Amino acid sequence: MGEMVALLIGEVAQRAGVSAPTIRYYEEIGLLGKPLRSSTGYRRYSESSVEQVRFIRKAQALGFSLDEIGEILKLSRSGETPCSHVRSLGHQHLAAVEQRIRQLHHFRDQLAEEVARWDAQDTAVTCGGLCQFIADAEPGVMNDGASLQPKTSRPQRRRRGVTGQ
Amino acid sequence: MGEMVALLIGEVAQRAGVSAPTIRYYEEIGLLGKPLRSSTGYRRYSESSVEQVRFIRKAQALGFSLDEIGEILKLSRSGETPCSHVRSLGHQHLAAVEQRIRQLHHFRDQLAEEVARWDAQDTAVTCGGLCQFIADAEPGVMNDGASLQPKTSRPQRRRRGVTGQ
DNA sequence: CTTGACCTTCAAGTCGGGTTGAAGGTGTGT
DNA sequence: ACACACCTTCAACCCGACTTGAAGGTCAAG
Repeated sequence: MGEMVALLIGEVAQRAGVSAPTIRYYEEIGLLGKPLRSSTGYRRYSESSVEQVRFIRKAQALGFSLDEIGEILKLSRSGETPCSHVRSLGHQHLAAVEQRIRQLHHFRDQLAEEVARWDAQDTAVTCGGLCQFIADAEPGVMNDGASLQPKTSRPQRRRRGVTGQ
Repeated sequence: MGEMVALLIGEVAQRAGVSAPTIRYYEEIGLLGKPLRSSTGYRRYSESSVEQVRFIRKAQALGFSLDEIGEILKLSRSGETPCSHVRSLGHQHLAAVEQRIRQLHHFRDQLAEEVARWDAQDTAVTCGGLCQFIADAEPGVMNDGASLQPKTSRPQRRRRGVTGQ
């Protein structure tokens, strides 16, 4: 096997399947420790760094956010066993994914019903001032929180005349 | 019939279930036309404005982006019948949602398998330098594009000669 | 010596769909 | 007269996970 040939950031990036700026970004937010530097300032990585980046990508692929991955890594560095924490997070993610699937199923059923109704109608007849397809959509389609992109919360504010709490 | 009592923005917001800044935002990006103003500059809306905002929310709930809704509204204002366009978009969205459901199903199966394996193991034994749970995760879990957040693409770049290792 | 593919840092931009804040004017109930 | 909830504009900020750009230094090949 070869010498202790330290890897440049681009080589680590290539092996781990990410871009070089991504690795710097991971370092910046504390996911990766600061690597040794050559005399000219180049980052020098070992093979294990590649594994660490792959670890991050795997955890990401399992649905963990970078924040959560940071938690896990911090726990593991502090000597604690993060596995029980990871296990707990795993169950949480599983539940979240299953709920999301249920939401999407419901959403798909609603949308499929609407689209089927659209297909069954005559275009020329149904187009009024706006598109009647959408205007007439079932109220049940709304407020299910299952659109393609996750939404940010939109808290309501009190109004004059409305006795809120 | 009732008076022509124009609505203030907050009343429209309340009736449509959005915030007042959201309505101004919709106006700003061209989803809503510019309303009449009172002598002191207040926006004055009609009941139909409430319907228009509800239309937007419905379309959003059906998975349309604000850009797409803008297209639909523009088409409808230009006298074209947007319905066939809407129908086409509806089918596209339906296909996208179904694909996403398939991805999530696959993802859930992988994750469930992992988590089940985690549960079957002894925590004290499996925790090495990092969390073995994630480090040992099945390669199949990765690269399925089914994580909770959608990812952006990451194009590869050519490298200088790959010398040694 | 020059080319140019690599590396460095820092800053800013991207995406969507808004929210939040400051500074100031308006309308109304008491 | 005063309080206070509403309205106005404009600009900046938020989320996550990066990407992109500028300006400059380094290294190996030709």
